[in-house]
Amino acid sequence: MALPKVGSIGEYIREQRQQAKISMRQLAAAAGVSNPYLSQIERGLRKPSAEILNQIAKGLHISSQALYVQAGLIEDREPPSDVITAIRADTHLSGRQRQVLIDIYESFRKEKRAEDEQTSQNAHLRHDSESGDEPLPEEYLAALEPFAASTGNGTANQETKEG
Amino acid sequence: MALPKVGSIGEYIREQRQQAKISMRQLAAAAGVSNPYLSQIERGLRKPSAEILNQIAKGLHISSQALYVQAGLIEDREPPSDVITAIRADTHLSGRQRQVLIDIYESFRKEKRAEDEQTSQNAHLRHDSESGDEPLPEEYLAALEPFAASTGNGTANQETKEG
DNA sequence: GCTTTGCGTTTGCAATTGCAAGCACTCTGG
DNA sequence: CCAGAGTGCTTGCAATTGCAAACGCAAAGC
Repeated sequence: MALPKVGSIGEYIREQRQQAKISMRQLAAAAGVSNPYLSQIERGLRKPSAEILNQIAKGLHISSQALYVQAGLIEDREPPSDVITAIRADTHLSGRQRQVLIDIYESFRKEKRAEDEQTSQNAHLRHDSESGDEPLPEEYLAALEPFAASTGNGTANQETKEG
Repeated sequence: MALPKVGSIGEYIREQRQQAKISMRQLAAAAGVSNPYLSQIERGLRKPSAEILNQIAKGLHISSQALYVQAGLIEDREPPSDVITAIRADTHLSGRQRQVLIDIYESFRKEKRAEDEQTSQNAHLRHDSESGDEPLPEEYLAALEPFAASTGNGTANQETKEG
């Protein structure tokens, strides 16, 4: 497992660089790395860190993600059409907020499913085993409290006694 | 301006790990890295390579992209409101649920922003053109009622971020 | 008490990254 | 033919990554 797909990332970089018709030293300067190192990267002799990769992407004016996917560092473009996936990918939320949001969403799904089964008899039997089946524990209610209170510090206790 | 906050990636990982209620050794095993190294990463003493970062993301069951963005390795030019798009596109939600979920999400965004700005004091609250500045009105709390299986005490405290 | 189990952390050490300096080659042009 | 400038490539070497082993600490278990 020495060189899994390191070669492909190097080939990809070289391809992009030649397509842009710039030399190694030019790209190296633009990316802020040394030319010999870039040479080794392009031939798969070195496995560049994410930081370097990101700078190279900038120097090539291509998407960092494209490079990461090529490097096998991102599975594949995860479809953001899914609500849970989108919530998980959102960096503007705290971990606690994320978890609360996901649980609320799943509770909504469950609630809606129950309603649908009451009105129409054929229901989708999508059984997600993502999280627990229980209703929201009280700690999430505590997290929701800032809605009712004033703006400002929503305070959430994360302590758990049960073990 | 190499990296705004290298430590933030470690804090983010630790946050996510504690959110998932797993130990360092568990996550380390799941991610295929050593526990001491994970410890150093979480405290910002080491700068993990993209490969390690990707494995940690897998071990945490979170999006690799989220982690890369936190690490400052991907520009955050991704549409930050993918969550809203996903919610709107979800056919398994009722219209009311959809609206509530979106409002909660936006409140979380606002809350988080306030928290982040509280740390750095020179911050103005600029009001969005989208919705008001108020927290969620009580009608949304009513919508959240199904969660209230057990009415817990409201005491909540922000997670400890002591060194 | 005192051993075990689990937690996060600290400590050397092999392996790797990433670079400065230099190498080999080709093309221009004097 | 020999400078000069362009290309990509090889070579030591400091700095860093990432890990195995060991540490200190707290909570059970005997």
